[in-house]
Amino acid sequence: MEQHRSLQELMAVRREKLEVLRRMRVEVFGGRYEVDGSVGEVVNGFEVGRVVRVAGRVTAHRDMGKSHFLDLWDFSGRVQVYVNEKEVERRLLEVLRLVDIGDFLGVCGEFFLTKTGERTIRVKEMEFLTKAMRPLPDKWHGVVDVEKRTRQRYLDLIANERSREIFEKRIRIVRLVRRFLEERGFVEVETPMLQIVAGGAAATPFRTHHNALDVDLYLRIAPELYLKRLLVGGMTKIFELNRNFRNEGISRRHNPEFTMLEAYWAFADFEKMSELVEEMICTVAEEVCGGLRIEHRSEDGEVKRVINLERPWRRAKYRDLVEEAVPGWFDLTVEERRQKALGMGLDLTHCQEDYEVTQHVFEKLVEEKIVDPVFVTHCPKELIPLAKLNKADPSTIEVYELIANGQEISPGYSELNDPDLQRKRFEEQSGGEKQKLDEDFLVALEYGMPPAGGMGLGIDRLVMMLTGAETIRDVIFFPHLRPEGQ
RNA sequence: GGGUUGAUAGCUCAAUCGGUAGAGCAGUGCCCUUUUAAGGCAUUGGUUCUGGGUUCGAGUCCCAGUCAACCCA
Repeated sequence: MEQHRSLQELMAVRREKLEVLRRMRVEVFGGRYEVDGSVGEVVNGFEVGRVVRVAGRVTAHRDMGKSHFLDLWDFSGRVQVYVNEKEVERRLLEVLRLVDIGDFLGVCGEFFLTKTGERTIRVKEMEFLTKAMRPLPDKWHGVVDVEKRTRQRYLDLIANERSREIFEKRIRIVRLVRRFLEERGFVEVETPMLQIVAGGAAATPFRTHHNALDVDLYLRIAPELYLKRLLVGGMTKIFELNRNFRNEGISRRHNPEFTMLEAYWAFADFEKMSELVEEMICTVAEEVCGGLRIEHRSEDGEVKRVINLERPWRRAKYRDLVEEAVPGWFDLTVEERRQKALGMGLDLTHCQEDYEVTQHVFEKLVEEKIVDPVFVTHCPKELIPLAKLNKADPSTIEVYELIANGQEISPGYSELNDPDLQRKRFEEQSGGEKQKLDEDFLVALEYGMPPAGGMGLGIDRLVMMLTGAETIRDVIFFPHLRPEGQ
């Protein structure tokens, strides 16, 4: 990469300017600079004649000979600054000649309106704050290359407005989710990321080792079993919003580390949790998207999908949805179901059990086709060992699976708190395999965990739904890519 | 893991049948006192992802590899 001569030449030009600036005793990589706020804040406080101090990256330089217009930019916005040769000291002009696009400047001056009505700062003083040694991407086309946009996210953020908007929304969504729960009396807690037994979900964990204790540890695949211990400990409304890790494939919807909200509410049940999540998502959507009709647009601005979040959201039984997609499905024998699924072109190589075949049909023919949110209830008990059985139909469990935008967004359970039944369900799930049980968790249950509702919410997927991002890597600052080989 | 497609200047993209690798922006020099994708004139810049092969000649064809995207598992 460093061998490209033309890049080296561009960098050499900047390095030379750096040397000239140093000879002029300019502190090129400056320090503290008092500003009146971010660029966006300062420009929003516009008032003709007001003297302001602001700092930012130079993203454009329109040189008119005796007058110059520069754009100063940061994540919050851009502001135009104006330098008139007659109005400033010669030294400032000498420094200005050495400013490249990409450099950081601090300026002080008075606000005025240009002929075309643009709010502009008439520069009196200017301070060099940082020189960019490398050229920035094209000011108009930005960075398009997907690989570059993720490996060098900072360039993507500088160059691409759409990307900035998505991450701005993500930041607001996370803040609003926290605020929503806190306003309802939930407290945020932190539980181990390094776990002796990776429990709370069925997934392959990342493995690591603690040297001092000489024990193998796993990065958590879910915080569930620790949060429940806190219910045992007397906490009644808790949540954790942080990263989970799963050592599995990377896809449009999967990143090895992803952000998950889990909340537990003592003496509630899955239905109460479904109402909570429904209200939470609507509250967030109204604030972030300005309404409950979420429009997903393609690059050229065309609406390609609308998600309607108007309440109440549909609630439907798992069995009915499968039956809707494949009439007569449950009248077939186990073998007939397998044949039928194969006949529909589904790959069943990873489906051993009958319920897995049905689940595969559910994922492909129901889940992926759902756009507006649906709470799927009465799921088969084999899918989730941590939820209470349905009293009226013990082959199903007291859960909801919230599906929207073609993917699972949030599960919620009436949490199983019978320690003997919990042990049995764990053992059934491991299916004879020597999967380790979290015995400490079972001990905690034996001390008594209050009945409770619990829910999870995939934050990355929520952000995808509310921003219309097509892939998870567009909503994670630094998604995982294979390192570039050398 | 399998299939398909892609990788050309700092960035965004061209290059017809295998025949001198080009443009815009950025950069450099000059002109210009309200521009905003500023403008005008001139100009620099290339290991065409890497390594082999075919050929008089390869960005283009073949083989292997790297990375990525999409689809499938």
